[in-house]
Order: sequence, then C-alpha cells, then structure tokens
Amino acid sequence: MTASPVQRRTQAQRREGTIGALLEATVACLTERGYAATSTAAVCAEAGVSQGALFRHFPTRQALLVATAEHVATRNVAAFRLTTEGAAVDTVDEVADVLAHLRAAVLSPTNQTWRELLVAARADADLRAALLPARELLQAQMLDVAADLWGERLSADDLPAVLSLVVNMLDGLAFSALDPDPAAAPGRTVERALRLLAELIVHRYPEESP
Amino acid sequence: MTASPVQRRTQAQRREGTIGALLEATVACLTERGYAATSTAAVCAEAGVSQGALFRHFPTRQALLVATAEHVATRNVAAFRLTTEGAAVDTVDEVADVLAHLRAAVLSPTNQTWRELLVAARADADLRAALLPARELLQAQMLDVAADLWGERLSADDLPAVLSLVVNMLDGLAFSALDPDPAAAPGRTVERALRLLAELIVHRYPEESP
DNA sequence: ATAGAAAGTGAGTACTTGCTATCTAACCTC
DNA sequence: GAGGTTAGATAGCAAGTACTCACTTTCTAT
Repeated sequence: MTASPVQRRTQAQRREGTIGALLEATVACLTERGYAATSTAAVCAEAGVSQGALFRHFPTRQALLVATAEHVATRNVAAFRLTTEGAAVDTVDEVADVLAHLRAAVLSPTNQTWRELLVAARADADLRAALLPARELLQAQMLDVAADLWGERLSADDLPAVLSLVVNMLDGLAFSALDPDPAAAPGRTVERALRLLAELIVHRYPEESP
Repeated sequence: MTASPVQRRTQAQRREGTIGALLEATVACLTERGYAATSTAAVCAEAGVSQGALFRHFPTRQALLVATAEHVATRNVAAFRLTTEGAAVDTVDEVADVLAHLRAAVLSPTNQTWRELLVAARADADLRAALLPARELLQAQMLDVAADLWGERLSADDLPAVLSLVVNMLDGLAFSALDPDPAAAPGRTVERALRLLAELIVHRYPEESP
C-alpha cells in the first residue's frame, strides 16, 4: 500500500503514453477549435499534462503539429482501405454506396485534422515543406486503394483522374459543410451529386456483359 | 501652391477611400498570410493607415473580416457570371473549356480569401453566423448562374447536384493545391478529371440530334 | 475666418502566445 | 539501497495580439 495502484511503468511507457495523449489532444483541438486556437496551452490542458512535458518531447509547436499530421495520415489511409475493402463496384448502386462510405470517412475528425493542417500549410512555407513527405505518402497509398477498387476496369489514365475527382469533391464538400447539421437541407443535393459521380464512374467502363 | 496636388477630398471620399484600402489590404493579407496571420497591425501596414483608422470604421477585427467577406462574395459571383456568360455548352470540348475557366476563377485571390474565411468560420461560431447571409446570397446567385448555363438542359433535380459537384470539386482542388506551381506534375491528372466531369455533364443530357 | 464634426495618428493597455529556466518526481543501472 | 538520467511541473519571459484614448489634421457649415 505504499505505492499508488497504477504505477511502475517503464520510462518508454511513460514517454509513449504522454506523447500519445498529446497527439490525441492535438487532434481533438484541431477538429473542434481549428488551427489557430490549437495553442500549446490548449493541447496540454486537453492532454492533462504540463507545457514542460510537451516541450520535452516536441522541440516546437510545429513539430507537434507535423507529428500529428503523420499520425492521422496513416490512420486516414487505413480508414479508406477499410471502407473500400471487398466492396462491389459493378453497378451504380454499389458505387454510390462506396461513395457514401467514403464521404463519411472524409468527414471524420482525423480527416478534418488533416485538412486543417493542409490549409494552415498554405500560408506557412515551413509547415508546407514539413508536411510534404506525409502528403506524398498518403497520395501514393490512396492511389493504391483506388487501384484495388477500380484498377481492373479503369485505364491508367483514368484512375488518378477519377480519384482526384472523388477526393477533391468530398474534400470540397467537407470544407463548405460548416453548418451544424451536416445532413441538413441540401443533403438531398449532395446525395444526388454523389449518384451522378457514381454514374460517371460506372459508365466510364460499361459492363462487358450488357 | 499652398495645397498639395491631390487633396480637397470630401469626407465621404476620404472615408470610402480608406475603407476600400482596408478591404483590399485584408484580401491581400488573407491570401498571402492566411487567416491567423491577418492581424489588424498587418492589415493597417498593408493599407498604409494607422490602427486607429481601422477601428474607427470597424468596431472589431471580426467586423472587418465579415465586411471583407461580403466584399469578395459579390466580386466572386460576378467573376463566375463573366466566365460563363454566353459560353457554349453543347459539346464535351465546350463544357471542358467552361470548366477550365471556372477553375481559374476559383483559384483567384478573392476566391481564396472567401475560402480562408469559410475555414476560419468552421471553428468560430460568431464568424459563422455573421457569414451566413453572404453565404446564402452567394449560393443563390451561383445557382442562377448555373441555371443560365445549363438550365434548359438539366432537370431541376440535376442542376443543383451538378453545381455542387463542380464547385466542390474545384474548391477541394484549390485547398489541396498548395504546391508552388499550380500547374505542376499532376496537372494532367486534373485536366483529365475535369474532362471526365465535362463528359458527365454532356452525357447527362445527350444532344437531341444524335 | 471660425466653431464644430469627422477622420486619422500613434503610444499605451491588458492579455495571450510560444518557449525556457529552474526545480521535483519517477525510473534505470549498479 | 546510491548515483545518474529521464520525465514532468511550475513560474516566468519576450514578443505579439486586439483594442483604446488623448491628440492632431482635415473637411464642413456658418
């Protein structure tokens, strides 16, 4: 009874624990407060650690944000892969279904985090450079996922184009979807737009057997 | 020779002059520095006026930003209208041409300003509420422009969906286009994507005369 | 010309920011 | 255990923030 119940962690465990808490806290702050309001103090408060702890593991605020970016990038591509894995994409309905799931994935907090960092990087050359590797990795892996989905039916030219179309449309949607209720009035419009996209994708490669 | 050459402006002219300079300066700061770095000091330096002048005309920083938003919103819809006015949209090539012009318009500084404010509004309830009227006005006017372009050939259901598709795709493109050279390596991909979009739009209403 | 109002100035306010220096608590090696 | 190293807490700093206020300059009405 001399030691408190949850203790005797190894140094590496302690370290990993607070680093993880800081990354998660950064994600939370970014999604619900935005980039500018994600101060080191706010992140520390959310993570339940002191500022000194933060600056022990990350030399600068930007380092924390870059680490967070890499953290969510891998999670995002994993979510995409999960969403599309084994999905049928032969009919318009099936493709529309995939698109609906992709839309939900794009609207997720981790993806919102990624977007927030991308926007911030536009006006910050250092951050932009630091984010470049993660960006290229994510792009390549997204292309892999797309190839798994549509690779056998879309040409090498069309595949990245369709990917760009889908991803950019969903991202644009996420940016302009700042209304409290994401499934608000124009929801029907968005659904219809996604259906048109699905038609485009399916009709791009009409089924061999009519 | 007692008075300097360019003087004797009326008070209204002076007022309008500095307000205009402040709005333009805000646009410049937002596009090249981003929302967070658009401080009142930065705007005043860019506009060449003192902070006191700013706070005479705008009670708060947010008021300045909202005024800027309304300022650019009207300019943006005018640019869109100009871009599409009288354009032919019968063939895939013609629609692709329109989309290319729309893309350029979406990448313009004033549109970038609008986007910057939209993103900031996501994490700021007050700003979001203040931006709502301008947002709805812009949306309605964009729908008008789209109706002028495609109204006779797309159904009332499809029109807003196609508009959403095009605008969101272009916006998403603008967000992720933070590379120095916007017409960089994946430029071909984007062009191909826009062409696919054009095909979708044209094939949505096959010409009556085959 | 002169009084009064509006426009513009710039130093100053209270506060927040990222970050550091100093120190204590927890862990590892012996 | 002791000695040394790492992790974390706390107070504080310089720089920057939005905004204010006493003041001068510029226009307007008489």
